[in-house]
Amino acid sequence: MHYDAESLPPDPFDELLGYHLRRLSVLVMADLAAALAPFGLKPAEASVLFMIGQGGVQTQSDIGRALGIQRANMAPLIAGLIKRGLLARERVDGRSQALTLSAAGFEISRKAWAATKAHEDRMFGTLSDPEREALLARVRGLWR
Amino acid sequence: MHYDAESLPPDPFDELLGYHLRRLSVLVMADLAAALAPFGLKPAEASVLFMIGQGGVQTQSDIGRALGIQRANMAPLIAGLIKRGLLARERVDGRSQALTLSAAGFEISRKAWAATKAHEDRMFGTLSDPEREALLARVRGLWR
DNA sequence: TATTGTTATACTCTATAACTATA
DNA sequence: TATAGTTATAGAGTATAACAATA
Repeated sequence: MHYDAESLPPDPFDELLGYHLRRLSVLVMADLAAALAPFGLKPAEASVLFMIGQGGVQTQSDIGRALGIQRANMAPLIAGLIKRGLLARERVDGRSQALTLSAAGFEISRKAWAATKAHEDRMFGTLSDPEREALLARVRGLWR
Repeated sequence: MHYDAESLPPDPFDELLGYHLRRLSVLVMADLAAALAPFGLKPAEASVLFMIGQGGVQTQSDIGRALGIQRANMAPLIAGLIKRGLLARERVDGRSQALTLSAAGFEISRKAWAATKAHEDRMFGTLSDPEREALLARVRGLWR
């Protein structure tokens, strides 16, 4: 067929920030998943452990809201971590329970945190500290 | 249980660039999907149209490699676009066929491109042009 | 031998709806 | 009425394996 090339740029993806964000995110997630696999943790599970490790009274609904995970998907995730002895529940009221790390859960979250930091250095270590900090602030600001 | 809070930072996610990249990417993809839905296109389908619109001889394997989509998943994607009359095949050799945009495919990809650009402005318009360009270059460089 | 295109299939992640128990 | 937690389920998106046809 015939068409005028004016309407689409010669390399459309070069100007699409969303496209490059996605490609980078996929790459980063794959590396993170591999970094956490030795501990039997998926990224979402590690995130939950990190969240609970912050301390304070947090129900699984609170955590789901903070991490963008729906209640329906939190249920089996939390149940799995409890079954593995990494989390425990503490009664808040009749319908809510605060989640706390067990000793084993604390230990594994420490190791997972170290692995996550190493992963981040692997992914972003080519940037200088100020560049990395600026990128973090920018990306954080764009969604939050 | 009891533990020393030293080993995990008070707000662990504040320093995790990968986490914020993912949250932003999810947000951006959702907005893009909504922006393309009126044309009956998913982001991956629009990407394929943009790719073909660049011109040059491109097989579906070429496009899959460039976009990070596996051959097995390209097959039904391309078949759908052909069935809708947006793409046509041209023989290259016995096992490869170059993909070209039909007139309808060109028209819809023009509209999808305009919608994509509007979407990008919606997502990233709060940044100044130099900031946006710097972010694009940085993110692109980190995965490519 | 390697590559293209295809089919079938499985797995993960995410979304929706409905239900209970409680506030 | 609204919320917490659960269950079941459906839909994307993506991954692997195998195959025929061709290079």
